[in-house]
Formats: sequence, C-alpha cells, structure tokens
Amino acid sequence: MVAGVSTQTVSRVINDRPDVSPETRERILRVIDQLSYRPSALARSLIQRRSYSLGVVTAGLKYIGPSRTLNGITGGAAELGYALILEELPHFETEDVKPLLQNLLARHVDGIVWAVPQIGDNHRWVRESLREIPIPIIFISSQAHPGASSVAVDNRAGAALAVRHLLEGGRRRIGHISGPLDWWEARERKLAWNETLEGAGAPAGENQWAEGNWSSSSGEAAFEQLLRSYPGMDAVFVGNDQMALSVLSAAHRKGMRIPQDLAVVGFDNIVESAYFWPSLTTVHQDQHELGCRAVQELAAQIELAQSDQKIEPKTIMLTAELIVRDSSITR
Amino acid sequence: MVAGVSTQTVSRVINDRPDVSPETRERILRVIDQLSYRPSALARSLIQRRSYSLGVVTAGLKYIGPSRTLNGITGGAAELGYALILEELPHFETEDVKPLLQNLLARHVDGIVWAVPQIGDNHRWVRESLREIPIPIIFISSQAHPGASSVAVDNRAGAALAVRHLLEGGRRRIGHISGPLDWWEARERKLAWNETLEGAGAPAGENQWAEGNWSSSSGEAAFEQLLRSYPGMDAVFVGNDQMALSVLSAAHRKGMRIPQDLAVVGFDNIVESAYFWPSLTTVHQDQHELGCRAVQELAAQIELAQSDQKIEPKTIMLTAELIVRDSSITR
DNA sequence: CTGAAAGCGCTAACAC
DNA sequence: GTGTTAGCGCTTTCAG
Repeated sequence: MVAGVSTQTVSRVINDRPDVSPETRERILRVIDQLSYRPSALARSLIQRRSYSLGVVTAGLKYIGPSRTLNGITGGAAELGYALILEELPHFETEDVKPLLQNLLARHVDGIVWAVPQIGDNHRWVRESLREIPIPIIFISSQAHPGASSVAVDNRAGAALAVRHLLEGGRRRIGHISGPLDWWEARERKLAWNETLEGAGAPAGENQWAEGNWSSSSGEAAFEQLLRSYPGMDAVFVGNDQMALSVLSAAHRKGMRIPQDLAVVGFDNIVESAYFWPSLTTVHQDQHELGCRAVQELAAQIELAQSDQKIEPKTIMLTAELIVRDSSITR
Repeated sequence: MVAGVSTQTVSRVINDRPDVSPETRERILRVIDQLSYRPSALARSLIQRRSYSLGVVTAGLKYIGPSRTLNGITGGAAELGYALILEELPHFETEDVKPLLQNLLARHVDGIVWAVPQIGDNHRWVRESLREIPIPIIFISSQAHPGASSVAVDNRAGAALAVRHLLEGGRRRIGHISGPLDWWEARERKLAWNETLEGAGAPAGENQWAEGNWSSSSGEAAFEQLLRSYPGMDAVFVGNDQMALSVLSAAHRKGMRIPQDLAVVGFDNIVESAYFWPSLTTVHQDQHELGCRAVQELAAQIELAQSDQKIEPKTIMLTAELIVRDSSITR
C-alpha cells in the first residue's frame, strides 16, 4: 500500500480497532485523507454478511399519510445508522410483490419495513411467502399477521373518542362517512362508530352511513347521499380530514350552519384542518411516530437475529388523540 | 455446482447471454428455482463497478411537496430499473452533507438526485465539493449551479400568470404574501409579482407585501400585517396554498367577502384547494413530473458517463399552470 | 458452448 | 502491533 502498510491495518484503522499503534494510525489516517479514499460499504457488506441497510416498501407517497410515515422511518434509520433502500408500489393494491422483495434481498438488506396499508387482499403474499423471507420484517398499519410484527395506530379507540365526543355534545343522530371499506383502517373506524352508538343504546342503521374513497370529491358525494338517506342528521363522523373538508364546503353551499346544524369530526389531523372554516375537530394520529417505532423495533429484531436468538412477533399499538376545534362545539 | 455446471454458466444464464445451449439453460433455471437461489446484486455491483442504484437526498418529507417529488422519483427509477437509496436531511437548512454524500458513494450509487430545495446557503457545498463527486448528480428546485444539471418549475412564469390574472380581473391593489425569502422559490415568486405589477405601470411598494414561512399560521399573521399596511387591498397573491387557506379563514372571521372584497390566488394546487371555501384559484406545479424528469435525465447522464462521454450540464424548466376557481372570479 | 483462473474491496482468522 | 492467507458471490478473460 501507499502508506507502507497492509490493507489489513487500514481496515483496522477504519473500524477503530484497538490493536494499532497510535503512530501507524496517524500516518494511515493522513494518507486516507490525502487520497480521499473511501471504504466500500458494498465490499464490507459482502464479507460481513450485514449491510446496515433496511428495505422500505411504501405506496401512495403522493398522499401525506404515507409520506409522514416515511419521514419517521428516515429519522429512525438515521439515528440507528441504517441506510434505506426505498421501493414504492405503483398502486396501493399491488399484489405482485415478489420481484420487489427479491430485489431487496438481492441487495442484502438486513430487514424490511412494509409500510403499505392493508387493503383488500394486498397482504395475501404474507401468508404465502413470509416464511421464505430470511430476515426480520415489520408491518405498518396492518392487522397483525401470525408470526410477524406490526406497528399500527389504534383506529378503533381513536374513532370511539370521536363518536363519544359527539354524544357528549348532545348529538343523537350521528352519521358516518367511511373510507373505502377494503381498507382495514376504514373498517376499524366504521366498526368503532357502530359499536359506540350501540353502546349508547342507539344502534346505527344502514341508512346512516355512506362510503367514500378518502378523496374530497368522494366525501362530497357521500355527504349528499347521506343527507338524503338520513334526514335530521345532527352530526357526522368522517373517516378522514380530506373528506371532512368537502363536507364543510358542501354544507356551506347548502346554507347549513356548522356546528349549529351539523357537527363534523374528521380523522388524521392534517395540518390544514386547523384552518378549515370552521376549524375541524379531528382525531390525531402520529404517522411519524409510526415509522420511527417500526424502525426501532426492526433494528432490535435484527440484532437478535444476528446472535441467532429467537424473535418474538410483537404488535405495537399507538394511541390516537381527539383534537377538539370549532366544527363540533356544542350548540 | 449442484446442477453439474460451473458457476460460470449459471452467470451466463442469469444474464441472458446467448452462448448457452437451450438444454443447459433449462436445467439451470430449474435448479435455480428449486433452491430459491438469489443472485447477489451486491457482488455483481462490486465487480461490474455499476450498482444500478441512485442516491436520493431529500428533506421535509412531512410536507406534501417533497413527497410528491419523491413519488415521481420512485416512479422514474422503477421504470428505468434503478434501485433508490434514500437519505433525508434532518432540516431543510442542513449544511453538513459530507457524511451523507460519503455514505452514498460508499454504497456505489451510479448517480445522485439532490431533491432539497435551495434555501439560504444550504447549497454551498456544491461550489466547494461538486468536483469531488465522481458520478453524475442532478438538482431539483434549485438555481442552476455552474457545471451541474437541474430540473425546476418556472416559478417566475407561474407567478406572473397569477398576477396577470388578477390584473385582468380588474384588480388594481394587489398585495403579496411571500414564502420565506431565504427560499429561492419564494424569491422567484415575489420577483414575478413585483415585475408584473411594474409592467402594468403600478410598481409595488414595500407596504404591499409581507413574509410568511409557508405555514398556515404564518400566513395568517402576514395577512393581518398586510391588512394594516396596505388598506384598500383588493387582491392578494399568496406564495403557497397553505398560507392562502389561512387568508380565506381569517377573511371569513373578519366578515370580508371573497372574492368580492378580496381576490385570493395561491400557489401549488394542493388537492384540498379545490374544496376550500371558496375554492382556491392557484398555480399548479407538477412536482411528480419534477422527480420523474430528474431521474430520466440523470439516467441518461449515467449512460454517457459509462461510455466515458462528456456530459453537458442541462437545465430543465417545467411550466406551471394557472387553475382558476372561485376565490378570484371577477366581481 | 463450457470451464478455470483471477479479482472487485473488504475483513476474519491466524501467523509472526 | 502488524502482515498473510482465504474468501464473501459474482463477472471478465481466456482456454478448451
């Protein structure tokens, strides 16, 4: 080598091993700097059989929810010293994930974060081929899969908070606009709405809810339908803030007063919701935390796997929080 | 090898080389499948000195703009067969990017997409160490750096569209709420506002604008200030939709009618803006396209670099589009 | 058409 | 403390 040393010693310096004399270390560091030498993480991964990288599979980055989760993932990974290899599914419902998984494995990621919400049967591959994946994997915003770990927000409890808040405000005819029911999260929220009304002795009928697809425009359509099927409705729990926004907007056009004639509660707490007119009561879910926790748990599992210990599947539930604003204050 | 062939022949099969007999190929493919063998992209990258991966540096994924751009990047990369190694700066203004760059280079990425908007002096490192980066790099939403390629939306032209639209609607006292002026994009938009007014023979005074920081709350504060400093204002061009939203909201509370008393135009065309009350006129910029084009251009440069050809720095400008809605219709 | 040898850049294991 | 040897999993080159 240029510095008159073996590549071995250089390796020792780079990895901060103790068994190098201070002078040698000094000299090597100088030469390294001079040559602007860069150790190859690739070669190292190859021999160490450890890449210090995680595969992240996401979908729908054009929406704010998945992005915030990814934001949490990058934060967690940076903190723990992992690099991220990012894959985005072309659609939420994409079922053919084999090639993508193979690609991640081919690049020797140490673990995988599956940050695609559970929709329809888009998690079917898990049942079929989870056992073929030789590294730890963690799911975000999905039902617990047997044998796999997951992190999710407790949508049930969050939605229940919203409905109870409306009940406590004296509302009795509480409608619901759900997200698309092939989404697990949408089903959870709707279920909680149903249960809570039932618990209050006022079970909901089929005419009291309508289905949207999370988009504002679908929310508007669902609201129109609901106004027809459930006259006298005095409150509505909407599956997300974007649909709730269009409810506010449509209500204005119809001359309904909010919250006097109709109380509205959303879900997500998107940043804009505080500035809707009126400001929107909503359920806050910390999507950033979701990503962060997932990475932490995954990293822990990777450590265990490295030392050949058994990893216990773990289900982590984050709690959601009710944010009361003007759209639901009591008359 | 198990199939009674050398690793060599296997390599040829995997890489679809022509010089293998059909029977041998058949047999090898069968064995590969059976052993669920996975070629290592890592080892291949090492020897080929080509990883088919791109480094992506972003910031602010918790906001929708950067995420949409990333969405475009993943799309473009998937199409071209590149994997992505994602890094997110902890802050927009982060200046210490050396370690992060080293990390990408250590992982042998073939090129880098720098998707961090230009703010303050956070692109200073470019002047200092661009030449030390031995691979193609492309900048998104930044001024052109000498010797480097970039892709950006023409904020100037877009903002001019907005202001001309207000002028054509008969508005004469047009204020501006800018984004934070250490942002290049904010400066461009403000500049266009100024120029356009000047071109109309009504140069703007210092009392006719206020600075926000993109957030709704800052927009509200700026609006309050502007109402005081520029009484009689009949229109306002706001630097982004989130701030415009809070202008709508604050105007309601003050009993101002929009657009009769005040026309409002935003910038970005976030999905919610069509459902604001009233719906928001805004300038649409295609952030997805931004990411997509950047990857395409970068991939082209990588191909050139592979064949040792000289790469010409290129500046790509995307045009923005005015979306007219209710918040600005003529009285 | 197929195989053998060499080596990408690194580190584990063992000398000295 | 430091050097030597071997090898991670692949592809390139050159023989057969």
